[in-house]
Amino acid sequence: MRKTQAVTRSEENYLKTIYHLGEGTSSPVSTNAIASQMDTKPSSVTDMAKKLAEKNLVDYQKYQGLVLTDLGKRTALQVIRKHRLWEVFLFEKLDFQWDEVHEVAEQLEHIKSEQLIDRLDALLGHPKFDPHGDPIPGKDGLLAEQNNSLLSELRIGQSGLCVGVKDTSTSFLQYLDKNQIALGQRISVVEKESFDQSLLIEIDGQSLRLSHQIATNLYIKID
Amino acid sequence: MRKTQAVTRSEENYLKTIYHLGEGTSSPVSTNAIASQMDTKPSSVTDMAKKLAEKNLVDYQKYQGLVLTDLGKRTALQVIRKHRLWEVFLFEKLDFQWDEVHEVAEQLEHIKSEQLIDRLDALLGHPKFDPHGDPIPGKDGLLAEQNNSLLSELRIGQSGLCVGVKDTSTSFLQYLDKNQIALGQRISVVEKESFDQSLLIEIDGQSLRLSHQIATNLYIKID
DNA sequence: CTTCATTTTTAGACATCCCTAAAAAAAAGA
DNA sequence: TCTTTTTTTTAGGGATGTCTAAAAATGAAG
Repeated sequence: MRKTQAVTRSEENYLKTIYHLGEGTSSPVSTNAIASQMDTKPSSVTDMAKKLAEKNLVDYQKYQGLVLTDLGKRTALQVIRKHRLWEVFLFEKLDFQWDEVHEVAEQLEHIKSEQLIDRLDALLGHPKFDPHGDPIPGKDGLLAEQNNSLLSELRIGQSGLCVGVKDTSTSFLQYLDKNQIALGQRISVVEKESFDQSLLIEIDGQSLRLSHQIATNLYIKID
Repeated sequence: MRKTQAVTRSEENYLKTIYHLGEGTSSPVSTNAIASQMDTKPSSVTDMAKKLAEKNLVDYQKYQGLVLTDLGKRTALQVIRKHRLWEVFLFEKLDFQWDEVHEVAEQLEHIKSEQLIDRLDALLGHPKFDPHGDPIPGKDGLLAEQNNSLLSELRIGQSGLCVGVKDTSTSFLQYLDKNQIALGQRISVVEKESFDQSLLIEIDGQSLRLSHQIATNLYIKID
C-alpha cells in the first residue's frame, strides 16, 4: 500500500480552485477554466493535472477535464475550512475589515497543524459562517446547508436577512460598506424596475436603489 | 537603484540560523556550522550564500564564512519577532504547551503581512518575552536587554527568578515540566557538588538536585 | 615548510512549478 | 462532412532549492 504523500501548497491551491469551479455541477472542470481562474497558463494546469491524478486527488483523462476524487474533495474542504476559520479570526479578533481578510487567509490556510486549527475553531466558538457569509466546513468535511436566495430572485414585498455575498472582491465589499449594507441586516424589496432590473429596497428604515449587478451578488435568507 | 527583492521562505530560514549562530560574536559563521544546524549539506549552504550576498543580506567571501549585513540582521530580527509573537499567541490564546509551540511557529513566522503582526502584537498586549523567556524584538528591531545568568553561574546562597531556557528541545522542556520548574519561579542554590558539578536547589519550598547539564540551560535573573 | 586532514566550493544532476511555442485533438460552423 | 477555430497537450526550457561526488583551498601537525 502506497503511503499518502504530502500535499504541496500549490496542489492545495489547485484543489481549492477545482472545488469552487465544480461546485454544484458534477461535470469535469476544464483546463482553461482553471488557468484563467488561477491566473496561470493552461499548460501549467495540464502539468499539475498529471501530478494530482498520480496522487489520486483528481480523476483526469487527457482532454476530458478534471474531477475531484473523494480524497481530493476532502482535502479541498479542509483547506477551505482553514481559510474561512482564519478569516473569522482576522475579522473578530484582529479587527480586520471584511475586504481585508481574504489575502492574508490565502497564506494562513496552508499552515499544517491539526491541533492549531482545532483550537482556533474552539477559540472562535465553532463558527458556522465566515465574515462573507460563506459556510465553514466541519472537521468531518460537511458544509452547513444554506438554502439561500439571491436578492435578485425575491419578489416585490418579500423580505429576508442578508446572509452572504457571492462576489468577494474588494470593490464590491467596499461598495456595500459605503451603502451601509452588512450581513445580518433585514432587506425588503419595495419595487423592481423592469427596464434595467434595478431594485428599490428598504434597509434599516432607509430606501435604496440597487443595480441588478449588485442584487445578483447578495444572498438573502427568506424567513 | 535596484529594488529590494522579496525574501523567500528558505532565505528567511538561513538568515535566522545565521543570526542565532552569530549571536554574541562578530566573527563570520562557517558553512559547516550552518549546514549542521539546518540539517542540510554544506554545498547547499554555499549556493545560498551566493544568493544572500547578491541580495545584500550577507557579506560573503569564498572560504571566509557569512556575516549578516545590517539589512540581513534587520530581516532576521523581524522573522524572529514573528516567530516569538506567534509562540505567545499559541501559548496564551490556544493553550499550547511550551514544548509544542515551536514547530507551528516555524510555519507561521513566514506569513507576510505587516498589519497582521502589528495587530497580533496588540492583541497579546505587546509582550516582551516569549514562552521560553526569549526576548521579542520590537518593530524597530531592537531586543529588550536581558542581563541574565545561567543557573550554573550562581554561587551558593544566591537566588533569583527563572526567566528563560537556553535549550528549547522538547525533551528538556518536558523534563522541566516533570520537575515543576517553570518561568517566574524563584530558585536558590543550596549546594554545589564539585565532583560532577550538580546543584542542590530550593524551589517552591522543595529541595531538588539538578545536573550540570540542566543548570547550564536555565537563565536566572538575579535580584 | 611541507604534508595531511578538514572545510569549502564547483560541477553536474534532480524535483517542483512555472513559462513559451508548436503540435494535436476536440468542437463549431459552413 | 470538411474546414476553421478553440482547447488542450507536448516539448523544451528557466528559476529555485536541494543533492552527490570530485576538486580546491585552508589550516594544523609534524
